[in-house]
Amino acid sequence: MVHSSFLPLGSDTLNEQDVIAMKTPVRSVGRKATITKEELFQATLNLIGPQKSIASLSLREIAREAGIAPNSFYRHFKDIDELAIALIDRSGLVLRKIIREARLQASMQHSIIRSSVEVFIQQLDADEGNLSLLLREGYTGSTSYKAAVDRQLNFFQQELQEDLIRLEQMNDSKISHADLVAKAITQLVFNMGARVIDIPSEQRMEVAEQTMIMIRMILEGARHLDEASIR
Amino acid sequence: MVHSSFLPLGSDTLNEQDVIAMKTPVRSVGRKATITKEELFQATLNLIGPQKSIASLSLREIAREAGIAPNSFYRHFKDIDELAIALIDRSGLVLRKIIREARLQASMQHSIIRSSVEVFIQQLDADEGNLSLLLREGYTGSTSYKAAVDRQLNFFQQELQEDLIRLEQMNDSKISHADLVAKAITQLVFNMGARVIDIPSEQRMEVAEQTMIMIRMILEGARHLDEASIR
DNA sequence: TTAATTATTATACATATGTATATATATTTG
DNA sequence: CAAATATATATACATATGTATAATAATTAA
Repeated sequence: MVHSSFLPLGSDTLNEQDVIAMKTPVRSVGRKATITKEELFQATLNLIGPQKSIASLSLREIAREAGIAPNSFYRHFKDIDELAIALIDRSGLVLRKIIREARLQASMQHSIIRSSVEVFIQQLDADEGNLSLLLREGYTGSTSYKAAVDRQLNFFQQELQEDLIRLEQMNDSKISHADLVAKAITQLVFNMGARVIDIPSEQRMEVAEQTMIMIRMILEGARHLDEASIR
Repeated sequence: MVHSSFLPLGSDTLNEQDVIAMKTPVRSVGRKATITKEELFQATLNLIGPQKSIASLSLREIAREAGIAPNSFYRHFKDIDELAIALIDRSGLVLRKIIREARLQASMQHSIIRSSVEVFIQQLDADEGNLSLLLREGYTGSTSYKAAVDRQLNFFQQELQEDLIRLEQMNDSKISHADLVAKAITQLVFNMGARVIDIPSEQRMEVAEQTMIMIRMILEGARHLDEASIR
């Protein structure tokens, strides 16, 4: 059973989606529910895995895992799709927390790549369920699933881009196409994450090392691209 | 309704998996079946799409689409998983055909990147179903699905690596980590493919251009990486 | 053409699903 | 504490699924 240490992120960074995902305990009138949305999230996370996507889950299955009657589900979500999207957004929070941690661990300039990748993998272990969900559902599921995941990837990419620009300025070098560099790195890191989920921890680090070399290639390439395109 | 122009590839490149996927019309004794495996493949391809993965299909659904009784399915496949894997392998053939076309179109040295990417996208249009299947099922589904997709990605990566080495030798330059370069490019191209499936054709070319720049970054970076890691 | 063989279909059934309706239970408000 | 109210459950039902068994139809071989 996986349980995620819950994350009190600064609400300044939360957008509308995040609020939806977190305002569960808030209830204006009536009584406090004995079943929380969080419990349904957890039940869902327990059920899905590398083998099972959200789309393959049934309402009754989730209710069973959560220990509630099937119909109680409706008090919290219209259907599974609604739960899925809320869960994806919730996972986005986890992701951004990772980025923040990576940024803290990487106060030094050049190690930002290494620490980003390493923290990414390390978090994959600690908080499975959440992150793997995000990585997986981006490629399957309904259009709205993909859109939800895409939203989260864009956060990652955007913050990375800002970091890159800041880093290069400090370094007195300049990269061309900072947006594409950020995009490429994001794709590679997430791809790594998706592949790394299934394999044992020992082999993960090897994949991580490879990814870091790839990222270094992209950065180095971006620095030399102007000259290269001229000649 | 999608129908793929069928591909008589040289059997020299076919492995065991491919043979399984293609030997449908062969029947040693008895009568010619009125239902072919190919028809079941087609029915499946008709049903799945950006929204629906193989895992979400039911046996009866496929039988209905193929216009046969549910039980007739069993004459050809043990279950849906067996069909799925055969279908993935079959899609691998389509993929390798694309690579071969790209190689033909790219007799010139430097345009190999451009033509590879362009042909990839172009084929995505002509032969949807097949390729999108391959791109999608790599991230969801059972372990065996992923393994089947991985097999196909490795073909791509391997042939690309050989091309890269040959190309660099002709160019008198040398890249380090040719394997990682091939791997990174493969990841980026397939990622592009997965994202490009849903969007309209006009926007595809823009994504393609971006991907080509990313690839150029990697190549350029790989050339400079030795010096970079020294300083 | 007829017999043998094999693929396809019909029928059936146990099981699982989503959800409507009615009932019971817990919490809050008065 | 009691009434009000929101929430959780029980029961029920129409529908869909995978698959077993028996019957039918089509093709091949004689």
